[in-house]
Amino acid sequence: MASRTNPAPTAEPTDRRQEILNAALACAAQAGVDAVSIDGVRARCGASVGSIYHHFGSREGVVAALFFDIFAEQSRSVQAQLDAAVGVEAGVQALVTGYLDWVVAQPVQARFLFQARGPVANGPRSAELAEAARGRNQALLAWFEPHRRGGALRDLPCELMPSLVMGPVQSYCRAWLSERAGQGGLPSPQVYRSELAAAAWRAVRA
Amino acid sequence: MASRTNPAPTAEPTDRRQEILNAALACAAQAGVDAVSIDGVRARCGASVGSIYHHFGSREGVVAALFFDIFAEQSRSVQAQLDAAVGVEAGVQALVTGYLDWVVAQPVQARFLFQARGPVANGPRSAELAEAARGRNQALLAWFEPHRRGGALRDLPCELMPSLVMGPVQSYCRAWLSERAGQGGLPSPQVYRSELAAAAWRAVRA
Amino acid sequence: MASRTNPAPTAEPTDRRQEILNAALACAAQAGVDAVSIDGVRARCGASVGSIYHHFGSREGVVAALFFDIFAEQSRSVQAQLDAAVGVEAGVQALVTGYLDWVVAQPVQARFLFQARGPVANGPRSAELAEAARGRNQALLAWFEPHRRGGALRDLPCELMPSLVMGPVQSYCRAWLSERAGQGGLPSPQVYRSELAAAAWRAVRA
Amino acid sequence: MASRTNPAPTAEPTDRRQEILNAALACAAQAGVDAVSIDGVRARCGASVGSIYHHFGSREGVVAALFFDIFAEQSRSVQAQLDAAVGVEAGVQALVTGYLDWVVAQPVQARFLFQARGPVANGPRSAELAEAARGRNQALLAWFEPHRRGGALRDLPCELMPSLVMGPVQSYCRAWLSERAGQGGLPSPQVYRSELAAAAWRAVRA
DNA sequence: AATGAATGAGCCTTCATTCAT
DNA sequence: GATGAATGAAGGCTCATTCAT
Repeated sequence: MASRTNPAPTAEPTDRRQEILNAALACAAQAGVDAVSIDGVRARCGASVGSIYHHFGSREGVVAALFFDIFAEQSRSVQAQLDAAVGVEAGVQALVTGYLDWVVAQPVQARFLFQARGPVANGPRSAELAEAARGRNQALLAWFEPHRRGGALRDLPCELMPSLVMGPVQSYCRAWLSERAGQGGLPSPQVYRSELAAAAWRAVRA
Repeated sequence: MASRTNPAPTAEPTDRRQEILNAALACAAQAGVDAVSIDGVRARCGASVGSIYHHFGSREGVVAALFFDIFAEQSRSVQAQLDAAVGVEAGVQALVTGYLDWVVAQPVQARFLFQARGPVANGPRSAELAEAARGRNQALLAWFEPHRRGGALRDLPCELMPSLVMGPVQSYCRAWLSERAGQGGLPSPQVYRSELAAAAWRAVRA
Repeated sequence: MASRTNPAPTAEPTDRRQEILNAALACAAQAGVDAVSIDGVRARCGASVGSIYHHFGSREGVVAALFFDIFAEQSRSVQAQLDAAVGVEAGVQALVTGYLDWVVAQPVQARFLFQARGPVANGPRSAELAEAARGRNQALLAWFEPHRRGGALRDLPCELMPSLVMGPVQSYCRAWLSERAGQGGLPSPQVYRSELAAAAWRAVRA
Repeated sequence: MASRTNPAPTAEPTDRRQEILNAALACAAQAGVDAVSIDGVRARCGASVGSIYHHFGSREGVVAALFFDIFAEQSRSVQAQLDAAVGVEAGVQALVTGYLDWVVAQPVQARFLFQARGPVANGPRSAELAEAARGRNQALLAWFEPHRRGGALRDLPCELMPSLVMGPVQSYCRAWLSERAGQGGLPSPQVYRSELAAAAWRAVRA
């Protein structure tokens, strides 16, 4: 929708689309996904109501676009660690630490992903979300498959794998993120980085 | 707020309070927690706007009351299986299967619990929620403690225990519940009941 | 919805419902039915947005309620002249003059009826409108029937009767009303009162 | 505004102007004149927003242009039957049947004419509309004049003539058109073609 | 002639909440 | 305990229109 080739040498380098998404994320960070309102977004970036609708079609469209952008970025981040890993054990651990490191590095985005999944899943782009999630799981399983066949991994139902590997780390990260600037809250996931990685390996090794 | 010792001289045995909560749950089941509105509730049960406010004080009050009711019921359900378990391993597995069985038996309530946690945690009863969650975790840890000291359990940080034990089953149940009456969806958690229980044990045994 | 028994001895005797309808008519008179907006109505009577919705459910609801009120009043007005008429010829003429007199006496309402019919007919109360229109036609035909059988009226298809009797007077009144405070406009229908009445009789007499 | 002598070196033979008007008519046919929006038109034909403004200047301009086009076409159609008629009676009847035949042949356009008259009459081209209407009436009266002077026609006020002659057929056609693809609706005007023509003659003959 | 991004006023509607009865 | 009329802030969305390219 919006294309711009090297637009201004001075100030506004980012295009409207991205400005709007940034503003939406800022709204969500402050008061939750439900607080992402057209007017709130409009107030943060300079965009007009009409411009937001021109680019995203609806409030839902803004949230969904942001969700998919962040989702993809997170996937890339995890994939990078996975690609760098050598061996089964390191691979399994990379999935955990790749996820954990990204959450710690981008807590705002991570919180948004948790919060926005429901709304997106129930919205008009639910099929797209299902497809993206399926794709990610397939990639994970495809990576596992040779090792499982080679006997390095326990023979578990493939529907269970994601939950067994990622369940604990997601559970902990979710709890950590859900605390509002906690004083007496949970320690950073970084503290348990190796424990969580090790637990994932124990869960699936032969 | 509402107590009734003389249940009604005439017909209706159920009290208003419960009718309202039932209606609220029905609203949430249909379109998510955010769709629980005073007017939506009013339309489902016969209660008037004023009556709802009389009993619960606010919309948030309705959601929170429902949340705590369900939360307590779920805790009771899990506790019952835990109480019946003999030995460490059986105990750990009871936590998983107790949770899993309740989710399968009460999927509507389970979905509500997932959805409403955020709103309740950010509302005026957040302290109460934190306390309830802490209490449940403490109970779990207290149950574990003697076995850990006895060497039957791995020496893990206690902040991690809940995620290691319950993370996978919660992850799977959440995924299962989030599918809207799926045709090609995930199998019932029951299918993986013993796998999930066994995995929990592997995660924490010495 | 709104009941009020002898509320105030001094000023506001009319209830909210009627105040809202009056305001809506005033809006329509000034700038057409399409200009009946919730906010315009709210500004004219003191009612709040919520109050309007409480009574009428939607903007469409306000317009429809006003339409049906005026429609009924017009029917009553015509019926009164018809009841007073003696003989076939006088009856046919009473239909025309009854209508014409009402239009001249209530031009604002008459204009509204012309303008709002389309929207109401395409809205959710279209069935009700069809029924009301059918009822009025049936009443007219039922009144004609004995005279037609008695040979005083030409044997015409009953679907055509309303158009033959009322078509000309409606056509003229519509043209007259559609002129905005005309200087060089059409003369008042009153000028052609007897001509139009006579024409109606010529159109259907045996 | 748009003239084209060199219709296009490549493919598309129809010009933009007409495509836009066709799209506008389609919008109106589906949901009424008020539903003719720039964006709706844009979505139907391929034209861009700017292109529509280039050709018609405003939304009102599109509606008005379409109205005058159709109005002129209808006039031509009626005039053709009138020209072919021989004698007073045939002439009067030709006015009715010419109108009726056109409505039946072009119901979509006819409905648009009924719906759009108000908006156009209140818009910036109202004078033009008044002139067109006056012109048509003058033509009709001019055609009548010699016959009236010759005593073949009743001596009626000329303001009344259009309503007396065309009122019934317009009334019936309007009612017929306003039914949405009716199942139990009114019969086609064709069914009463000769009745309506005869009635018009009875209304004005000496 | 054409394009489409941007604008912002204006609209309808929902909703939590209050309060007199 | 219960009722429902009234309130008004807030939100989503449509739409005609402008303008730089």
